[in-house]
Amino acid sequence: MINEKGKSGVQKAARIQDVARAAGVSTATVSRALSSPELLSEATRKLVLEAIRSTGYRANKAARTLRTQKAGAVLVLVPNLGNPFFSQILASLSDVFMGTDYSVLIADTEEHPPSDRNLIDYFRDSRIDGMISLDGALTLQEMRDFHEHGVSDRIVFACEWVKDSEIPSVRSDIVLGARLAVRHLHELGHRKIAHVVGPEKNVLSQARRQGALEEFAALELPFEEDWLLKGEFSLECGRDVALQILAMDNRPTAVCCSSDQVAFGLIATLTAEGVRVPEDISVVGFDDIELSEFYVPALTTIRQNRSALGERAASLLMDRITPKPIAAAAEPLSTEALVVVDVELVERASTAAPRV
Amino acid sequence: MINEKGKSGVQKAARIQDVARAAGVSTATVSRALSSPELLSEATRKLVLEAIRSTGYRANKAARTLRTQKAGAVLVLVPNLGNPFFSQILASLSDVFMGTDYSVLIADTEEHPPSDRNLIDYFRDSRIDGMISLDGALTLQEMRDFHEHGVSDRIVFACEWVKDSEIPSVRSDIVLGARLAVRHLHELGHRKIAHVVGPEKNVLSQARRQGALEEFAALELPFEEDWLLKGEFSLECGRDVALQILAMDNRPTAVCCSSDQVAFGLIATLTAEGVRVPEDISVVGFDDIELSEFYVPALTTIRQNRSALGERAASLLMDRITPKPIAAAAEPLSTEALVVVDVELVERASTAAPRV
DNA sequence: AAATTCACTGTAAACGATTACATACATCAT
DNA sequence: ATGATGTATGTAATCGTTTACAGTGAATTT
Repeated sequence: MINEKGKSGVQKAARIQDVARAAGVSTATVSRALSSPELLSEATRKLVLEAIRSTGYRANKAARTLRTQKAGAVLVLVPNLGNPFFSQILASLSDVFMGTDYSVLIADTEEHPPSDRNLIDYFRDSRIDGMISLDGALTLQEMRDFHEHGVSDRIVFACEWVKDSEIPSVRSDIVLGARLAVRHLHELGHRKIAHVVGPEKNVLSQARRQGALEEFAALELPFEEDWLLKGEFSLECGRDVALQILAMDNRPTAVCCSSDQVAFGLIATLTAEGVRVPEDISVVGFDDIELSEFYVPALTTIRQNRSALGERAASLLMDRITPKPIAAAAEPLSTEALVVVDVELVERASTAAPRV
Repeated sequence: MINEKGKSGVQKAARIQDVARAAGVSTATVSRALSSPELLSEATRKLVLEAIRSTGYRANKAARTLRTQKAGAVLVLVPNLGNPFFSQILASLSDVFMGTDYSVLIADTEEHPPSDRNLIDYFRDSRIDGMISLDGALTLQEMRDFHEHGVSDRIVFACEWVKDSEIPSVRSDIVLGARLAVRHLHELGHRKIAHVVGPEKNVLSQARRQGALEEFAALELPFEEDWLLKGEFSLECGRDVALQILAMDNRPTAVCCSSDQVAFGLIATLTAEGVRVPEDISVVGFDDIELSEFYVPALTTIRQNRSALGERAASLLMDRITPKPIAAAAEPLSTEALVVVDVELVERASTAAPRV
């Protein structure tokens, strides 16, 4: 019988003491049966395991955390949960941790900036063992806090990152992505190429801008400052950019966007105003979220390998926060501090040769 | 000085004992300064608060959880984190909990079905105090487990729900939504209306089907069994449905979809095959995710009030799991077990009168 | 003046695990 | 037979809080 439930109330959960009694051993032995079974004799181990089964015992996580000083949880910091790109990364992260002993906590930094929430406290009150930040907008103060409290080796960045920080990060080859986009448009015959970049201080914006400039230089295309449009990563930004472009005397024939969302906003607005994509203007996105394939027109975009980003980030973090056997303890932390994931151009229907 | 950090190592975090010593009081007093300050004299309270500040003390959550038997965390069960509809609900949920003492844990049921993961264990090992499930596909066994372990009053459903369960739920008025969609198309002059419903066992599918039938009956439209298309909620499903429709001899002039995603997949595929939306076929979505406004054509859809769903679910759960003053303890649990959130038709460009 | 009440504060026992250390017994070499 | 070594288990301290209970003066009542 698994449960000896009385008809009236809910029985209390079995504690390690109950299991010990049931098996006729000490609590130490029960604990060992779970954490280091190789220490026990075959017979005792079986006995204990059976007692665990029959009592329905489950180790209390709070007690374990208190004693071992390991929280068994990680925090994922997401700039905007509503954004499909991030939520899909989160999905991939959560998938990896599912198979482990770590729970996944989330915090959305959209409404409350990270500083609101004293990230460091998550570590200090032993709620988490590590953190993956998809948000590169952490303040210097926070970075300093992490350092001072000795948790900076329990953090990794994914997708975004903080410049000049030695905290490891997993990221797409953004510069290459930007170059591929420009190159593609150039090959189609475009010479008047606009660029939508995100917020000035965002590392991704900078990397993309750099990539674009590099490729312009390589192609010996003059770079038109007017066609560098500032915005961010949202649908609304795409709409605003469309309006700016529509108002131009000298319109570009193609636009590279900072995200697929921007591309959608852009295309929707252009189309509504009678400008056809790709016939009148070609548009390239960035990210390749699931929907891009099913947009009208299907979006040509730079694919970020979301599952790779998630998986690499998760394993990188776990590597760093799971206790090593003593032999390895002295070794330096994880090999690489920078993991760059490949991007690729996905050609679909939103780009075409410019009209002559 | 906040921290007395030595140059070499990381100082240990201050414990309550350290604060007590610094303030010259007992640990009980420190604890009270935080949890029930009204018990302390003005002077002592100030003293302790200052000591807390100067030591940088933060209460250890594991210890507190162990002692109080409250985890200070809730679990959100999401059917598919990559789906913008769910992730946006999650965003709204996380937003509400942000202001509280609860952390938010997530689990994606996409890859690992809930049964994989012994949900009940989250409760039993005191990792969580409550759960919000966006997934209505819980097994009977799980529901029974919840009951037997006395946690069924610490769970609420949002969006989806389990039929014939007395666990409270927050949901949109799905039946009405389905009726609004049909009514809208009927008013435009459509008589040949197809319906894409989700999986047969999904409660939402059933509710939508019911709504559609009700409205057909009210409008005295004959219901064509051929035009009830089975699928689920994904982009791919939309594509498949499009192919089915294209293969029909007697094509419907309008389609109600089970989600916006399905509508996108449908429209993209129809368009690619030269069938125009809305000129040849009108399409209505369901959900009104952010992107729908920026699709081409902008999607006519049934709006679910995502933030309301999230907020109501979060407060419903918190009501039930936060300890009441003794007076209220005997009262029955939260008033309503079923919160229905309004839906509304959002007319955009994917629907039009059928061609004559 | 003694008894009672009140407003604070302290003492110490939980909460439920893990694990350093001690112990017991069997095995083996000397 | 003795000591050494190893294997398997038990004892009890510990992690860092909260809180029931007890205590202490001062204020108030009788």
